Amino acid sequence: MKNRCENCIVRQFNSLRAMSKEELKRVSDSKITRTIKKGQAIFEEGEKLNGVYCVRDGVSKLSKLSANGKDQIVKLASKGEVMGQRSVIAEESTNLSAVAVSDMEVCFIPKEGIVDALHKNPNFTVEVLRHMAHDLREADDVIVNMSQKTVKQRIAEAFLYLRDNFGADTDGFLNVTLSREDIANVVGTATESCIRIISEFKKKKYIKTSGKKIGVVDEKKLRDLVDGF
Amino acid sequence: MKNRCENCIVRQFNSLRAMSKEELKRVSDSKITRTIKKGQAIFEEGEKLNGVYCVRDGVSKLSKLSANGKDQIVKLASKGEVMGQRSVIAEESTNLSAVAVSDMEVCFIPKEGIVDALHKNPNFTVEVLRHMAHDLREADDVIVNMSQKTVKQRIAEAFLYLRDNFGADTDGFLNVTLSREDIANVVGTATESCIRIISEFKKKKYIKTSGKKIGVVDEKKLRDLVDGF
DNA sequence: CTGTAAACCTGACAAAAGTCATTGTTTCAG
DNA sequence: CTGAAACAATGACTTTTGTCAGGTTTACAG
Repeated sequence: MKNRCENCIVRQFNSLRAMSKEELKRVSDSKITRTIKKGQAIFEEGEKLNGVYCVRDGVSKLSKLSANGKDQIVKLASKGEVMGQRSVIAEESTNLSAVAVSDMEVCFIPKEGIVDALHKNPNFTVEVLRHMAHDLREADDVIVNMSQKTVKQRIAEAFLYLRDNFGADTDGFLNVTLSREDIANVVGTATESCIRIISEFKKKKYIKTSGKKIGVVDEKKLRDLVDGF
Repeated sequence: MKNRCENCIVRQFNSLRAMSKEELKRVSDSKITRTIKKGQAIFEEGEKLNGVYCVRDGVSKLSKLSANGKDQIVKLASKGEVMGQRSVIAEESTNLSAVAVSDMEVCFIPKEGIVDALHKNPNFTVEVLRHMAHDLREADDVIVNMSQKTVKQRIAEAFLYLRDNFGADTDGFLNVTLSREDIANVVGTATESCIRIISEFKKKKYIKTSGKKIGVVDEKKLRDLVDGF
C-alpha cells in the first residue's frame, strides 16, 4: 500500500520486472506527494519539468493553448497514469498544461532516477519505448478522427470513450464530470455547438443528464453515429 | 557512399555513436534495396512488417483509411526517413499505408538487427526513445491544428510546411508535387474545397502554379493567415 | 498524334459549424 | 440564506465546408 507510486510507474511503463529492485527503491524513496484542488494547475505549457507526475487519485486534463485562444484537451489522465514523461525524456519543455478536473492526489518523481534507469536498464527502456510507440499510433487515430469526423460524431465518441476509460456509477452516470466547455475542448468545437448537440442527444435518449452528470443510455445508437450509421 | 543506408538509420535515430561498429555492419549487410514506381504501395495498413523501410530517394505518403472511405495522409517521408519503426518496435501491425508519391528508391532493413540492438545497446534505445518522444509532441501539435484551424489556414500551413521541409527549385516551385486530392487528404478536407482555396490563393498572389507545380509567392501573407492575421 | 482516363475546375445548393446576444440555472463563498 | 459568478441553454444569424453535377484541361499509352 505504501508503494502505490511504484505501481504508477510500473503500470504506465508496463514493465514490472524491467526495473531492478534498487531502481524501484530509489524512485520510491525520492517521491513527493501533493494534493491538488479542482481547477488548480499542476504544470503549465512551456515549463521545464524536472520530474514526472504520477496520478494517485482524481483526473487531470492535459491541454494546449491554440492560436485562437482556445484550449485543446489532448488527454485526460487518471489514477495510475504518468504525466510529463515526454518532456523529461526528450529534455524539452512541456508542450502541455496539466490542470485538475477534480480534486487530486499526485506524486512527483524527480527525473534523475528515471533518466538513470533509462541509461542503465535496456529492458526498462525498451518497455518505455514500446509504450510510446503505442501512444504514437493512437495519436494517428486521433488525427484521423479530428479531421474526418463531424463534431456530432466526435462528441458521441467522446462519451463512449469516457465511459470505457473512466467507468460509470451504479446509476449509469460517468465517473468523470466535465463542463460543457471542457467537452467542447476535447472534441475541438465551440461550447455552444457542444451544448446543442448534447441537448439533441438527450432529446433522442442517447444520453441522460442530472446536473452536470452525464450518462450513456443508448450505446448502440451512439456507436452507429460514430461509424457513420 | 555504399553505406548510405546506415546513414538513414543513424540520421533517423539521431545517434551516430549509439550503434556499435558491429551492429551497424550487421544492419548494413542485411539491407535490400528496392525501386518503387510512383503510385505503387510499399506496404498497406494492417500488414505485419518484418523490418523497416528507409527512404533513399523520392517521397512517400503515409496514410490511413478513415471510416468515410477517405485517406488521411499523416506524414510525408523523404530521403533519410525511416518508415515502419512503430510497428516493429510495438510488435503490432502497421496502422498506416505507404504509397510512393514520386518514383522512389528504398532499402529494407530486417527487424532482427534493430530489435537486437534495442535490447543490447541502451544508448541506442534512449536515442530512439527521444526521437519518438519528439514525434509524439509533434503529433499533439497536429491534433491542435486539425481541430482548431480552418481549412484555409491548414492549406496555407501545408504549403509553408512543404517548402520548409522539401525545398523549392530555382523558380520557386516546390520540390514535391502532390495532386489536389493528396493535398486535400493532408489537411483533411474535400478535394473541391481544396481546389477552390488554391484558386483563391492564386488569385490573391499568395502562390503561383505551373501545371501541377505549386510555388509559394507571398510567404508573409500565408503566415499571417495561419496565425489568424 | 490522338483518344481517353484522370485530374482539375466551377456553379449551385445544402448541411454543418461558428458567433453573438440574451436568458435561465447552478453553485458556492461569505 | 443569498447574491454574484460561473455555467448551461436557446434563438437568430453568418460563415464555412461539403456534395452533386456538370464542365474543361492535361497526361500519356498505344
